[in-house]
Amino acid sequence: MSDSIVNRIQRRRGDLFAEACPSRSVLEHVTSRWGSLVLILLRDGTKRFSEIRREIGGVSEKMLAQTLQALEGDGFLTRKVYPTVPPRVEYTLTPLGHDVSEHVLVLALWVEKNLGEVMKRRESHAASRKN
Amino acid sequence: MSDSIVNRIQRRRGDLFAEACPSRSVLEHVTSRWGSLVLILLRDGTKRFSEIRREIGGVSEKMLAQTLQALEGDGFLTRKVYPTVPPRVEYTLTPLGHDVSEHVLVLALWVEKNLGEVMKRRESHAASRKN
DNA sequence: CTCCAAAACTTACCTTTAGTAAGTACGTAC
DNA sequence: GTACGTACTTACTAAAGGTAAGTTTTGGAG
Repeated sequence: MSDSIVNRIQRRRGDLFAEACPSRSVLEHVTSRWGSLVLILLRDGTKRFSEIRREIGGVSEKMLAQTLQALEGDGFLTRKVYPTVPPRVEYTLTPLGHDVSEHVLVLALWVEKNLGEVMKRRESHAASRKN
Repeated sequence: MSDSIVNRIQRRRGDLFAEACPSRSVLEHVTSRWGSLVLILLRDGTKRFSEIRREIGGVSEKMLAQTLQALEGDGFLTRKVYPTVPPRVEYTLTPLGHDVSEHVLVLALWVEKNLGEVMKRRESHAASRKN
């Protein structure tokens, strides 16, 4: 059972250009609006729910919970609950999560660094549309 | 006017963790469901609308047009119209677009390569929730 | 000569997802 | 005893995404 047909299929590479390939949902989780920021943030180490919420400007509790569940489901992070009152839940990147987050970080840094350049082009593009 | 306050602010790095920072919309454009695939596809060279549509499984014309407009507006690609009948419109990466697309590609390749690993974890996570 | 196909969109409509705000449980501090 | 903090979930609304059909013009099939 450790080498079933299902296993072998799943070991095959994904193809993002194929409509039904599940790799698309994985990419969506890691590049989603809040998913990418969570992955980057957790590179600093374990953090609890409320910490993450405070550090990511503009996330709602609902979306953060949803995002964390998706990333946990894909095995990018682990969730540890301490049954105290008030509750305490800690999130930590797995090795797999640490691995993707590095690529997400590189992309994010590129965007931050090149924001000025992009904004210039946005303006000249908007201006050219007014003619 | 080439060094106004606005210019100087815009040359500053973006901050993705700040709620109102426009870098967020840039990252969203390049990592959007169809945006990332378009950027990767155009690394092969100039392509026309219908070619892109055919090569990306599942895009609708509406979403593709919208995606291309966003990427053009940010200066990641150029649009060239040939006023023939039927119309012919070609899309080409700019140097800036080629630059981001590289990072998007690395991330996409990681996801494709590690799909099997992620799917395994999805299943064991789903199983653990059933208890 | 008429009808259809093709390309790159746009528009109207419907569905799914995201966002907002309020609710919950429980113990501790004031 | 009233309010507070944590980590959520739920109900509702707003926004985004998806589907399907319409548009324009002309070369080619029949």
